[in-house]
Amino acid sequence: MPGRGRPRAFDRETALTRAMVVFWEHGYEGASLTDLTTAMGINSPSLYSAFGSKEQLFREAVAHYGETEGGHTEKALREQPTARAALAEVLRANVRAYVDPATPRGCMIVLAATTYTDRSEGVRDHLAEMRRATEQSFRERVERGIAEGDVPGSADAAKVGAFYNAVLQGMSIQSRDGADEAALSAVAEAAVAAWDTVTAAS
Amino acid sequence: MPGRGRPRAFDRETALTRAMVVFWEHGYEGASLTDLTTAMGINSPSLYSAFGSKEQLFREAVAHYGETEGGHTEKALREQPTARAALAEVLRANVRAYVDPATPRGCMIVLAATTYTDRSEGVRDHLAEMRRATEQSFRERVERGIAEGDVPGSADAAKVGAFYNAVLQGMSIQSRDGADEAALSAVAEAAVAAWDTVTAAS
DNA sequence: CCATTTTTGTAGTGTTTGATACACAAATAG
DNA sequence: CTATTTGTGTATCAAACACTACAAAAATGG
Repeated sequence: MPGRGRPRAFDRETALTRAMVVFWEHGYEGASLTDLTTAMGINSPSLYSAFGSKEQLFREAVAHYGETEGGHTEKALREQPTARAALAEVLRANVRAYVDPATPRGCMIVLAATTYTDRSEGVRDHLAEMRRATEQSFRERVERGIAEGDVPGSADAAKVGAFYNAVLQGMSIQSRDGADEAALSAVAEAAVAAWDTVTAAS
Repeated sequence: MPGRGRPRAFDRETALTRAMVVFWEHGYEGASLTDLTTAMGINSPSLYSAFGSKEQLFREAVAHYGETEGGHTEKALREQPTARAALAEVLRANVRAYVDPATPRGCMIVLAATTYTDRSEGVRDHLAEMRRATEQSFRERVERGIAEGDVPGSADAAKVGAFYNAVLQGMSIQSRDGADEAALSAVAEAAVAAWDTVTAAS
């Protein structure tokens, strides 16, 4: 039972994916409604009727990004047998994602709203919270490694999480600045190689 | 001989410094002319007469930032006796700068224009070039270390430069997201501790 | 003094922004 | 069929944007 009135002439999820790409590439404020409606193939009243506002559309696009792109990170943290293997796979999977020619360079969560205007405060805070959540999930994976014995008990899990989060965020910027896969891999492997010293007591 | 006409009623460098802080905090597009003129204590015709345009003002502000804040990085690279000590001091000096309550958090070059609109393409490319230049200066310091014997000859200078640049860029984002000095120092010290593995042959 | 030069404050310019009013189109309910 | 409900396209809205025309103000040169 698809409701009573006139049916929607576009696919909501396809339009959302296209909006996600525009926000990913230009950021929240850098993406104009004209950019969005053109990419989505609809007019602004349809956008507002289906998504509410530019900010709500952005939040849905971020959630959609988390479910698709972010899934690789969560999967690696969940499925790899050790904390070291998990964080190594997170870095390597993101290198592959960052240079994928089918999508914009780097991580949307990192790049879509670093600076802030008064009118985009809510959006910025939301992304900052998501970045902190990523770091927290890194930290929890290290704590799990300590509990399971594959990470030294003297390791500082918060420090390890912050370190790998910083490397990953830096890789986002470098890939947006044009770094190729070899350069990003070199950074990732340097961070992987540093595992023993980073997890040592400080 | 201060020229013939009516003298300028404001100090050009003071106004430039205030504009720099606004751009540092809000980014190029996030800083409106109203924000700028309010902070600088002048009206828009004075701004245009003294600086030409918003983009030219931004470029002057970036140059001013490089001469003041960026000076610490260049000084460390120049004056520290070894490549390791130089990059360690770069990270530590930037931790101190990033949490200085007198200025916005993080690095202006990293945060002022990560995303791009069509109308700010020139500005974004300019900052990307400056970020690459920082990485290049890291790389050159490592190459000097190899030449002077304090870095293993088998080290990949480009990889080392990219790695420390990524860590520093990630620290900018984390400090903008509210990380305190202890958290940033932990990241910096983790990267410093990784020196031997990062400079080892790969 | 007067002429010239440059800066200042007021008050705009045209354009782009995010968001809508409204009439028409296309579906279902009865 | 008619009534109701919902989506679409056109044509726009007010506000904010970067920028500037213009005349009064404040300095120097002769």
